[in-house]
Amino acid sequence: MPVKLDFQLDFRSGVPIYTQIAEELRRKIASGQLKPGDQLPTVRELATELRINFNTVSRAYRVLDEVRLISTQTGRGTYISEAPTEEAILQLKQKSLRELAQTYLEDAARMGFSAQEARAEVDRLCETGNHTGENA
Amino acid sequence: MPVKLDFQLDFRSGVPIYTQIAEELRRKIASGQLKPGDQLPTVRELATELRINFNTVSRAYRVLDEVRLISTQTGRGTYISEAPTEEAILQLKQKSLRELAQTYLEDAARMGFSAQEARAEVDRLCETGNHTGENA
DNA sequence: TCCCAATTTGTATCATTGTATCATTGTACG
DNA sequence: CGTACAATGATACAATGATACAAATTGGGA
Repeated sequence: MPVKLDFQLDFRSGVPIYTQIAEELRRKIASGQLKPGDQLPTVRELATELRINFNTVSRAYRVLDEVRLISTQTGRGTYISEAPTEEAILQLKQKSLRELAQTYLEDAARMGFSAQEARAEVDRLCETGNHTGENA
Repeated sequence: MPVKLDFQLDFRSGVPIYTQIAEELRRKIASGQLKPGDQLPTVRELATELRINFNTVSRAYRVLDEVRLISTQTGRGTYISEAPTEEAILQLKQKSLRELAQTYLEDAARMGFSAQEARAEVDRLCETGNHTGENA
């Protein structure tokens, strides 16, 4: 069940509502009132409570999602992010580029591709610039 | 008994969960880790393991069922299709190789390497013939 | 062996949740 | 005034979840 968020908006301050919401959540996360894994109210719930449009809440959530403080997932809800995802990055960093490349060639080989084919595929991707992961 | 499928979901990637599951299965089929006749976990088993709703697994299975890669039958279970056409396999493999290469470049990028550096490393390995996997 | 009820398995339908797109409002600036 | 822009709202939509259902299997008991 989502955590309870009670805070007030100041409609006259000139500070955008979505900013006020984002800042308030930031404070609660920083202070530990909100912990990793906690589920935030749905955009509609919080919007109703604050008597605003749920798109405004959605925008506030998006701001925090972009800096990885929370994680929003369509159909699932919004959650405080788990402790820094540095772990995965650390694991990656512990591997050398050589090992990474080796693993790639091995995986390709398991699928029946020759090293040359695997190499050609990397070439192709490098040239089309399709490696930047803009699908994420 | 159903085969064991162990893989991770990325809830933050923006890629729908059902797509992630379908793609992962595609890879395993392409690489031969899953063979014709193999029984996949039931929608509920896999859903429990991945901590998602079984309808999401069902949707992933449906995607693959529609292209005849697997066969789902109410009351019986889900199985890898017998003898998919060579053409289908070829397409699968091409797609999988591209994804594999893309993942490699992305991982390398996260480690701070440019696409060109990653490409060069593959070239080096190809030339020294060090890709045969003696490092395990 | 046969029957039937319980169980297991996937499916259909709808509710829930966040997102994308565009319209509306308000305000600053010329 | 009128334009331009940001903030907010309305609406339609995609992904996921909850629930009830249908089809196949299973296992006793007659």
